[in-house]
Amino acid sequence: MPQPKDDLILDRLIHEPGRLAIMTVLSSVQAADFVFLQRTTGLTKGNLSSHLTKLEEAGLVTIEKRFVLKKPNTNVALTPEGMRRVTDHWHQLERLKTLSETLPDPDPA
Amino acid sequence: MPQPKDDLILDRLIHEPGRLAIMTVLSSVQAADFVFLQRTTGLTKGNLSSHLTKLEEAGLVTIEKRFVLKKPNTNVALTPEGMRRVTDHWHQLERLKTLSETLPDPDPA
DNA sequence: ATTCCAGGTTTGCGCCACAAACTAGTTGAC
DNA sequence: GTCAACTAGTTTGTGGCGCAAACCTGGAAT
Repeated sequence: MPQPKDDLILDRLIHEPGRLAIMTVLSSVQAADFVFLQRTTGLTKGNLSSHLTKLEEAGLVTIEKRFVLKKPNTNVALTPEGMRRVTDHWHQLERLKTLSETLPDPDPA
Repeated sequence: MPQPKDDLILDRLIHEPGRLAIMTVLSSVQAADFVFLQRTTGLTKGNLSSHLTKLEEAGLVTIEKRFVLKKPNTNVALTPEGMRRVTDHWHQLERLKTLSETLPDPDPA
C-alpha cells in the first residue's frame, strides 16, 4: 500500500524520545561526556548507557572511554552519518507538520 | 534524578510515528474517515485500526461508525483534549529543538 | 579492610507496534 | 443463486525494545 508521501519516514532509531534528546543535544555541542548527557537529557544512567550503545552500534555516535582525574569518563560525539540523520529527522518532522496543512479535502461524513 | 527540564516530556502515546501522523492530520481537518486517514498517513488498515482504538481509549479521538452508500464508514475526530495534547506535543518538540541551542558548556574531553 | 560514592553496564520483564490472518457485507459475472 | 473478488475494517501472534532495578568496578575516606 503506497502512501502519498513515501519519502516521509520517521526513523524510529532516532525518533525514540531519549535518543532524540541525545542526538539533538550532541548535534549542538559536537561532543559531550556521559554525565553532561545525563543532566541535559534527564535519562537515568542505565537508559542513557543502553541508548548510547544502540546509537554506537548503528554508527551514529562514537564513544571513547578514558580516565579523567582518575574517574571513568565516557566521551560521546556524533559521526558525520549521525549528524546527517538527526538533521534529516528534524527536517522530516517539520515536513509532517506542514504537510498536514496542505491536505486534500477529506471526504467528510 | 531530576532533570533540568522536568516539564519537557514527550508523550509516547502521541509521539509514536503512526499516531503522530494521525493526530496531526486530524488537527488540520477536524474530521476524517478511515480511508482518508489511511491514504494520508500511509498506515496499513490493521495498524490504523489499532492506533485509532488506542487513541479512542485514551479519550483523544471520537469514533463514529456508520454506513455510507452501503459501506461501513468510520468517522474520526479529535476531542478537545486530543487537540490540546497534539498541539502541546508539537510545542514540546519545538522546545527540545531550540533548547539544545541554549545549552551550558559541556565539560569536553 | 571496609564502607561509600561516582560512573557506568547488564538483566528481566512488560508492553506494544507491526504484519498477517480473519470477519462482514457488497458487487458483479455467470 | 452462487461464487469470486472487493471494500472496509478487526483480531491475533510475536519479536523487539524501553525501562527500572540490580549489579559492577575502581578510587577515597575512615
